[in-house]
Amino acid sequence: MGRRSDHTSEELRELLVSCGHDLMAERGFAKFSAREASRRAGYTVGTIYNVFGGLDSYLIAINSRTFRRWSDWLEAALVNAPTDQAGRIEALVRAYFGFAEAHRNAWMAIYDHRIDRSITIDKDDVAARELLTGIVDREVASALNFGDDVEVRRLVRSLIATVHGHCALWLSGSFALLQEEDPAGQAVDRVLEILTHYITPSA
Amino acid sequence: MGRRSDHTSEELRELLVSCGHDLMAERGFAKFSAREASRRAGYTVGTIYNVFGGLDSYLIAINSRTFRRWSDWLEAALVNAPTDQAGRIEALVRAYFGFAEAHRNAWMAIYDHRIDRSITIDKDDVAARELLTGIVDREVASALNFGDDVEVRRLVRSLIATVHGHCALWLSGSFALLQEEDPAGQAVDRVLEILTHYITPSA
DNA sequence: CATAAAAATAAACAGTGTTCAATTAATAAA
DNA sequence: TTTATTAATTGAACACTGTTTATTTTTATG
Repeated sequence: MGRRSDHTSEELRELLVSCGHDLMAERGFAKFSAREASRRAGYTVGTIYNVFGGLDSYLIAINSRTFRRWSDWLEAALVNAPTDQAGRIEALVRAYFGFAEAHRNAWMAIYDHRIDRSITIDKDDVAARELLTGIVDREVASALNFGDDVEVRRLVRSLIATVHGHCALWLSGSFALLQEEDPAGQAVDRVLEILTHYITPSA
Repeated sequence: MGRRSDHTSEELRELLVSCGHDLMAERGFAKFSAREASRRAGYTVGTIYNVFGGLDSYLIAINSRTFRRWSDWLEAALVNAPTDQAGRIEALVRAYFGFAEAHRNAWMAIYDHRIDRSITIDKDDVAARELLTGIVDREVASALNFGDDVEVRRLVRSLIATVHGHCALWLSGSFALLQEEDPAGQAVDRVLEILTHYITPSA
């Protein structure tokens, strides 16, 4: 075959990412196969290399989809969150965990895929990742009665790392959190403990 | 060939773990190959399956070696640590990071290897992992003027998760900590902030 | 020495990522 | 409309994996 009219270039990209994402969700990163993903899309592996240029870019695109869904999930959870500051932060952290648990394989794949510093990441893919940190920036700045300044952003990244650590060790079934029943609760407690050191009275 | 007299069963095990660990350190988990590891040891893949029973057990053995070296590294760092509580905790956290940075690939392999809950982990391998948490248990209990009770142990695992999150995101070059210059310092700050909520005056 | 047991291998299998020449389909030109 | 051109898709090849199994080789035992 050659150029086919059943999919535009945009549709094909979407189709491949969709099939790849589904495969990642059901198999996990270690057992993911680009060959199998393309097979499911009705194409051969070569097409992935044509469309994405290489396996890394394909995986990045798949993970970007996960990032966007994650952000959507957080925003959806915040709609029904309590209005007090601590309650809202707790809702945010629990939603962070909730998404990861509901999409284990896809979520872990984000961190399983190690990207060589040499390769440059697409603008859209960077944006998908910044969407997530942006939400936390906004919420934490609001909880602290602070503007979105550089100090808050630095703290936020550290808080994300804090929550990430709990979530990652939990889902990977690591030694450290094996007997912990409520890792999300622990993460919430730690985050709130940290935040007490930065809270300023509301104006 | 058959049973060879150049290595006892114990020596062979050690040799394979040693070569595997070296290979892991230089290639990282994604590019690790059991075939190559056995080749370097002067044997064929089958031998790994004979000695360890399967790839998972081999990888666990390799990671256990990393755990033991990590514990040694921490103990060594604590020898020269300040004697004040905060200083000692800071030394511990920085040593945690220091080992991970100095042995990136081996350190990350610990978390890259996902172990199915169905397989049972050897007693020695569990011990290697508990060595590490034991050190932190001891240090935190001491810093809090607490005995090594169940509440401290729970908090310690959460603190480990906190530090782990910073370390993992940093070494994986993740979006969240890309522009952070001193992730270890951030982890130290968070841990100390958390600990202020648990400190009781010394007797 | 002969034999049984254990250890190591070689070979086979099914799969992988990656590259590239060949083929096919759509488009533009004649 | 027919032809030439260009772009998309494939298929085949390559060098690897992990895993299993029958076979060989070595050692120790009777």
